[in-house]
Amino acid sequence: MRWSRAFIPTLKEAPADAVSPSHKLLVRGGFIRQVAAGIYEFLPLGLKVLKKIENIVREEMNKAGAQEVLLTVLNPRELWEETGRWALYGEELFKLKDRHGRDFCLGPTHEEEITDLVRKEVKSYKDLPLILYQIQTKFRDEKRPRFGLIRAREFLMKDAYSFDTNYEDAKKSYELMGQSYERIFRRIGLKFLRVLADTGQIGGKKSEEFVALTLYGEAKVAYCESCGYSANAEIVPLSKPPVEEEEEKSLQKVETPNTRTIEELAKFLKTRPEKIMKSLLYLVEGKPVLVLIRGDREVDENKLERLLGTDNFRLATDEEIKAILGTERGFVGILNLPPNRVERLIWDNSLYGVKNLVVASNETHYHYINANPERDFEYGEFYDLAEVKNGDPCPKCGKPLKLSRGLEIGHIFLLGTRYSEPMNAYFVDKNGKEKPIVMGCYGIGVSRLMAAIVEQSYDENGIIWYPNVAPFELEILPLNMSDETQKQVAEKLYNQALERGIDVIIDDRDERAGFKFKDADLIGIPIRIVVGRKAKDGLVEIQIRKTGEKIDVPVDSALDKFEEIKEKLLKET
RNA sequence: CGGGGCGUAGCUCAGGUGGUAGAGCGCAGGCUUUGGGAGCCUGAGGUCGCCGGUUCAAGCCCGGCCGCCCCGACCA
Repeated sequence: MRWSRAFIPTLKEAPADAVSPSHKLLVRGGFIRQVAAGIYEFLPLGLKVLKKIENIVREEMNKAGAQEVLLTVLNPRELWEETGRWALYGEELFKLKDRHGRDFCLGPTHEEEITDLVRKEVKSYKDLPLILYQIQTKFRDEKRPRFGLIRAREFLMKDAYSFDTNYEDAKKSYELMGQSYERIFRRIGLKFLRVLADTGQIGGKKSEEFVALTLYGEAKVAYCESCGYSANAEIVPLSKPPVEEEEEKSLQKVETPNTRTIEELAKFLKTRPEKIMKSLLYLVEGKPVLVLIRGDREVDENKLERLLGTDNFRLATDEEIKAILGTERGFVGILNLPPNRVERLIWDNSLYGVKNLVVASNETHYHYINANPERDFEYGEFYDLAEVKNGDPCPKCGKPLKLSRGLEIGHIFLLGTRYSEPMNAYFVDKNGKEKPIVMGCYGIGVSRLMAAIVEQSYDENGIIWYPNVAPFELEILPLNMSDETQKQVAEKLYNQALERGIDVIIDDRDERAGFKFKDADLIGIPIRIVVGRKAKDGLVEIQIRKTGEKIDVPVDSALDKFEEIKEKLLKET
C-alpha cells in the first residue's frame, strides 16, 4: 500500500468526547469513526486489523473442529418467545416491524436461532457432537455505551455453540473451546486471565471468563500468584475471620458530631475503620433490610443479589432512613434499633469476632464505643457479602489475593439443557430414547478485542501493534521524497517486500520527516525501515516501534533483519 | 434508568453585561523548507444542534425537544 493513495485520515488531536486510550488512538489513527453513541465505522486500517483478528479466531475455531455458519441479523419474534427472552431481554433488544406489522429483533446473541436450526436437522446421537460458530455483527441497545469499541451497541462477535449427547461430552467440548480461546488470545498478543465466573442470567452449570488486564474495563478479577486460583471478584468467597483476642472494654456512649462517613468517624474517634460496624439500610422490593458490615468493607451487590434472590433492591435515601428509623445517615446502627421497623438483619462475615466495636445507636451525633457481641448485642445470621480486596485470603490456599481491573474479552458457558429443553431440541440415543441435547456457548468480542489490544499496548505517541494484528507489518519511510537516491532505495525495498509477501506500506507522501514520523508512531506499525541520508552509502535504519531502538543495516539485508525482529517481537507478549 | 456536563468551521476551542462570528490546527493555491506534526503569503469553509418565545435586534435571555460524553446500576 502506498500512503499517498491510502485513506488514512489521522488527527492531530483526539475528539473531545473520547476518554479511553483505545478510543482516542483508534479515532486519531484513522481506524474508526463514530456514527452514533456506541456505533462505529471501520476505516481501511481498522478493518484490516479487525480482519486479522477475525482470521486468527476463525483458524483456531476450525482447528478445534468447529464449523462456521452465518446466522441472521433479523430474528423473528416467535423464536424469542419460545424461551421467554423477547420480554426478558427487555429494552436491550433492538426491535422493529416489517411492512406487514410482524415483529423482529436485531440479534444480540443467537442461542434461539442456533437451537432452532439444530433441532430441525439433528435427530440422532450419530449427528453429535457438533460445534457451530459464526462471526457476526450483534446488536444490543446498551443502557450505556462507553469507551469507543469497548462497549458498543453494534459490535462484531464470534459466537460458538456446542451440542453433545451428555454432560461428560459437553464438558469435553467446553474444555476444547477453552483451550482454543487461550491459543487465540496468545496469538494476538494479549495479557489475559482465565477466571471462574458467575453463570448469571444465561444460566448453566459452569462458566469462565477471559479477561484482558487493562485500566479501562468493568471486570474485576482476583487471582492468587501462589496457587493459580483466579475468579471474577464478585464470586470470590470470603469466610469469617478468626475471633479477635482482645480484652473487652466497657461500653460507652460518646458524642460524635457530624460524623457521617466511616472515615470521619474513624478520624474523630482516633480508631481504624476495621473497628466500626457499618450499617446500610436497603429497600428490598420496598421492604427495609439492614445490612451490617465491617467499616473497612464494601457490600458486593452481586453477592447481595444472589442472597436476596432478586435484583429489585437499592440503598435507602436519606429521607427514607429518617422515615423508617427516625435517624440520619451516619448514625444508623443495631443498638436501640426501633422495633419492627426492619424486616431482616443481614450480617457480613467480616464482622464476626470483632471486639470493642464502634456502633451507632440511631441517635444523631452519638455512637457507642467498645461494644462487644453477646454482652451488648446479639449476632444474627452471617453471610458472605463483602467485596474482595487486595490481600484477602485465597479461598483455595489462603495466601493473599491480588486484584486487577480488566476487560472481558471472552466468556464460555456450559449451558446444559437450558435452551434445548424449552425449545424441544431432542435427539434419539442408542436405545431409541429421546433426550435433550446438552449445550455450551462460547463468545468472543472481536471488535472489543481490537480495543483491548490497544489498551494494553500504546504510548504517548500512539498505538504499538503486535505484529500478528498490525494493519501493516512493516512501514518503509523515505525521509525526503525529493532526494532521488532515497526515493529509489525506498521503492526498491518496497517492491522486494511485496515480493516476499510482507504486508507493507510505504509512506511516499511528499511531507516533512517529522510529520511522517508522527503519523507512523500514531498508527503503530511495529517495525519500520527509515530511508535517510545514509542511503547513499547503502545503509538504512530499522526502527522498532515498541522499544524505540534504531539499527543501521545495509540495504540488502534490511528485509532479512525485519523478519528476524518480527520473529523476536512475536515471542514477547 | 438515576445524577452531572457539553453542543459555535473537518479537529481543539474562544466569543464580559444581546448589536449580525473568531483563533490554532487541518484544507486549496504559491514561495521557502526536508531526521520528529516547520515558516511566510493568498484563499475557501458556519442553517452557532433543532423548534418556539422575548426583543428593533438572539451564538448569548426564556421554554421545549434532540444529540453526545462522564459517574452509578447492568453487559462480549
